[in-house]
Amino acid sequence: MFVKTNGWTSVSNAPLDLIAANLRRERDRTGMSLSEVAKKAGVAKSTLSQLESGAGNPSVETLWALGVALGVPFSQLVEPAIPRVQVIRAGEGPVIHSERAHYSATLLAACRPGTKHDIYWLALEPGGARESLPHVPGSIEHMIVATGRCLAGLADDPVELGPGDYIVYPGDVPHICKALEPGTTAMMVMEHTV
Amino acid sequence: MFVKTNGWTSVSNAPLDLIAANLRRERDRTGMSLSEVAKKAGVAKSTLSQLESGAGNPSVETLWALGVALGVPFSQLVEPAIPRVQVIRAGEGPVIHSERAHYSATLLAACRPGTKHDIYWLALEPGGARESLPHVPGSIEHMIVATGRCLAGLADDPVELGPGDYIVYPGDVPHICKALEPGTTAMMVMEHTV
DNA sequence: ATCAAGAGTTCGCCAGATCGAACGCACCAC
DNA sequence: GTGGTGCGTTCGATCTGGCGAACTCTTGAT
Repeated sequence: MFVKTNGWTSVSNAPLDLIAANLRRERDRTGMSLSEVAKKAGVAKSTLSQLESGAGNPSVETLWALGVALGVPFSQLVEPAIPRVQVIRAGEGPVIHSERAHYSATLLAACRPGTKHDIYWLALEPGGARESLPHVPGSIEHMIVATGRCLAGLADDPVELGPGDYIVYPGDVPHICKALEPGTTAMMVMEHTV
Repeated sequence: MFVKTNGWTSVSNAPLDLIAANLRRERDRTGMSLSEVAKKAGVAKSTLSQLESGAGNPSVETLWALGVALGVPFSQLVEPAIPRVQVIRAGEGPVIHSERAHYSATLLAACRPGTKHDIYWLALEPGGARESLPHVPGSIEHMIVATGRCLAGLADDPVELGPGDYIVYPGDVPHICKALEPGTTAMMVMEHTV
């Protein structure tokens, strides 16, 4: 079942605090100093200082500039965050059956708002285990196997998956995705926390 | 390497114009008058007037209030608009090959931030064509066929899809999803516009 | 024709967001 | 020690976004 920590309502709904936290988090992520970011964004470092401390009510232009400087697209700065690992085996999960039959739908993940989702189709062939795509911090990967079998998940605790199996795991830590059979295909949603 | 067609850079990067347009669009959608929205949001109608005309550089608080009044979650106001129907056949689309082989990824859709994405696994059996799940206005459905064949898309112009084929279409207009073979499975991402 | 109500725009004022400079602090070189 | 460099914070001056009042224009009732 889904915990529904969508953050939207539960978070201190003062967007300002949220922004403050996000600015700080993103800056930490880039490793830049406050002064550095401020200069790069073309805003006074005093301004940034105040914003990060929760004071102030930034204008769109200021926030935008900061977003650019931090390499994150704005909305990132006004939305929350979260992650973990979960597997839903084929046939498990909350199923919605059509009473008019011929059809069933399984809700695998109700994703967070304020994130960007890129959808991929993967074709995998057996070979050396490997890291998947390069990812930004905070990203999450959802994967459903269509055909074949594969080993996926955290590098130190991967899971074997067959057709219809679903897994979700953080994409910003070591993880693998390795085919166990020829002709393995899967669909992947990369949740960018953009 | 990803092409990064996230639309972020390509859009008239004056966020102010974008916001102006979005404010107007959302207000039109609700059918409310400028004065009405302004009052509901607790901002002066002069302010809203200026914002909608592209002048001004709103603060976060103001934008937030307007977002609430309009019933859209803020980020909606600072992001571009939407697409139509598109099919990417298996094998088409921008493919990213791993030079370390055994693997390829196809970017099917870089979805809009500020939207909610629910991921489903579908099992379909041949039978009467049917409407899919009930959807809120503004929703979009992404679908990838895993096995079998099906007919999907707009009710008056459906498309036949096979394994690996991808389609995206509006979910708030009549549309169908009908299996053509037994054991047809597919994965679906419903994009909710939160 | 007149008046009233609502629409959206324009204008002057003021709180406050932003700025630049000065400040205190830590670290390192000499 | 002394000077230099970088950090983040604080402080007064300035600029401007937001507000309310006044304005125009349209619509509809009397």
